Amino acid sequence: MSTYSELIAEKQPSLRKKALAVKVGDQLLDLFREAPNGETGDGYKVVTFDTDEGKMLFWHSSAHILAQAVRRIWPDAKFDDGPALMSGPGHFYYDIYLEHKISEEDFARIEAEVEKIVSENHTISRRVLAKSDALAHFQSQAEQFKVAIIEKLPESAEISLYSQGDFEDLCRGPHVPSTGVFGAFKLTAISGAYWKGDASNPMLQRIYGVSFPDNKMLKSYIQRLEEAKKRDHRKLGKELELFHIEPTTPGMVYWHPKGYTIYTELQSYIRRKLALRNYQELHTPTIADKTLWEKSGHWEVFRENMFFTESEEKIFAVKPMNCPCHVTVFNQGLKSYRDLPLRLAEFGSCHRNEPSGTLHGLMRVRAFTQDDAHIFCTEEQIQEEVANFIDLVREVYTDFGFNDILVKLSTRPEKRVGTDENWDRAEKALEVALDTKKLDWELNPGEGAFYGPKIEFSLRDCLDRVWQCGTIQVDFSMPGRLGAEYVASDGSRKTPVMLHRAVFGSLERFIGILIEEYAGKFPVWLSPIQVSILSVNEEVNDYSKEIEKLLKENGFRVELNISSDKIGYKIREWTQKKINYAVVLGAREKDGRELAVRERGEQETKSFQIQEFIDLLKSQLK
RNA sequence: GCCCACAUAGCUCAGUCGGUAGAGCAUUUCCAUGGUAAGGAAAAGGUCACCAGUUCGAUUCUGGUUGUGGGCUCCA
Repeated sequence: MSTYSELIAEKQPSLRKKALAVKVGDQLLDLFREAPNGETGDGYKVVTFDTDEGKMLFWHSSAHILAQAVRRIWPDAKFDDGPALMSGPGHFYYDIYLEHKISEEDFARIEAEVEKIVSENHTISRRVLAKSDALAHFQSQAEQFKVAIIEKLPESAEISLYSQGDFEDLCRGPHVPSTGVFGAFKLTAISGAYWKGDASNPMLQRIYGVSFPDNKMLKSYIQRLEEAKKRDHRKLGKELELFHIEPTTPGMVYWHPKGYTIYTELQSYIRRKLALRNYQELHTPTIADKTLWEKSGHWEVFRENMFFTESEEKIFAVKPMNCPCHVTVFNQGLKSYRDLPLRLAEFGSCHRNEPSGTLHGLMRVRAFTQDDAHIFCTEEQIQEEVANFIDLVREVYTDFGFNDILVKLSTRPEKRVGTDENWDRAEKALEVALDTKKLDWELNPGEGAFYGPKIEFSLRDCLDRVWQCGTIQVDFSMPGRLGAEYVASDGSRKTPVMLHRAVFGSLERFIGILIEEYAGKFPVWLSPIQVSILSVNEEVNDYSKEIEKLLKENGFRVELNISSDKIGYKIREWTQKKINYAVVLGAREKDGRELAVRERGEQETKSFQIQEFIDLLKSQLK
């Protein structure tokens, strides 16, 4: 019998130093585990930092070292959980209960202790206890969070504990072979985190960190992070004069002319898409009497997220959603089954009183405009409508170049309206549609809207944070609550099903994502300014103005720069504004009635006939 | 809302171990008319987020408020 560690030294000596664990079948095992007799080196795979699995393991072991350091400094620390992360403010964190409030000032001290533990190079070992023994062990140490974790495990579970020097922790494992493998270790953030993710529970302190086998990798990680932050939509929004948010209107956007150009272009774009799919656009009020929201269920379930105002002793709510208003329109005039599916669309301006701590640039705001629509249909029509919507979302997201779209099915939440039978049918309908369309999706239990389950289409920002954008939701409740009905083919009155759906989600969030996706370099059709005309000197001002007029007559967004600055300075400004094309005009161009055109990101200039350039621009419109 | 941090000129940031502040860029004016990432000079620009407290004196220290950033919870 020999350990995997010994086997690797013998069979794969080149991997001896890099090996973190082995993988046998689907199972990851510590290097010190015994290999079966007769193992030749073919029955396992060596896990190194080069794979995601290896990274996760490495980072998970890092969390243990962090805990060990914290325990050495503050012996009264109680530990909850310390997982590895593939994205977020660190590679791992540990949730800790501790009287001392940890702040960034403590990081140096903790890091120094980590460094000590690394240099002590403790071998990491494992022991297994029966559940009752493990419970007794952690109870005796008053590790109440660990006790809670163990209590949830099955009676027969073998509970493993890992130790390294003076520190032992409850852990499924496996772990790296020793504490000496960490070449670089850095704490990155501290925050509060509710125990078990429940806001009614006490708050633990969550320390985040990153770690690598060597320092070079840490440096390149920091560099990549800095690069990502250059794409931040809040930074670019300021630099490119797209929008701003005021202290007097937290979570509400002042769209500047350039940002609003993107906004209106997106509206035009989606209008064209919806018209082809037989949607009809409408517009409804922003505030409505409380009684409407009582009927819809919002008053009962969504009130804490709503803004209210009052007039003549009546309470009005600023709409957080458009659905009740759309049902109100549906209810005007008697509808027949022949009218269904009826698709009512609105760029609906919604306000939600989101908790202050959740606001985030354009991604999470209190006032936003949804590219909303409600499809009133029969139950038999749900499948086709959902399928068509999935096609639409894919078509649109492809147009913007998104290829990393997360699809989730969110099912009934605790706070909800409607019967369980209706929820069963609604959830089933979405599940069938997802599978029919062969989408890769994951289940998101308990995260549906209060009136129905939803499919969510989420996109990632520059730091890989996930934001829900598109959605479609099946609602068997609200039409009935608000008295919607239609005359069926047999003459009876029936309640329609309502599908709530949005492709962008909200224009604010979608533009936030777009800014980061494009790093501020918008395609021609979306660019606030598509062409900058740069004159070389005053001699060509007239020609420059003529070209400006010509391009504007052709519908393009053009900026004219005939200031007395030198051309090098104008080129620099043009570059920084990330405008698609620079048209440089001097005596040569004026004489030949040509354009010297430079494209964003290109170094060389190409000579164009005027019409030729107009055609080039036109070819890039949507 | 909760935890940690931050708030100085239009922007990006220095700075003051407590004696009311500085740079670069941008702005304005003047000179320069220059061919693809910054020509030169001058001027102007700040209740150091807001409100209290300590102090002879607070932008600096303390407390609170508001906003922002990173998380948690919650959401498009």
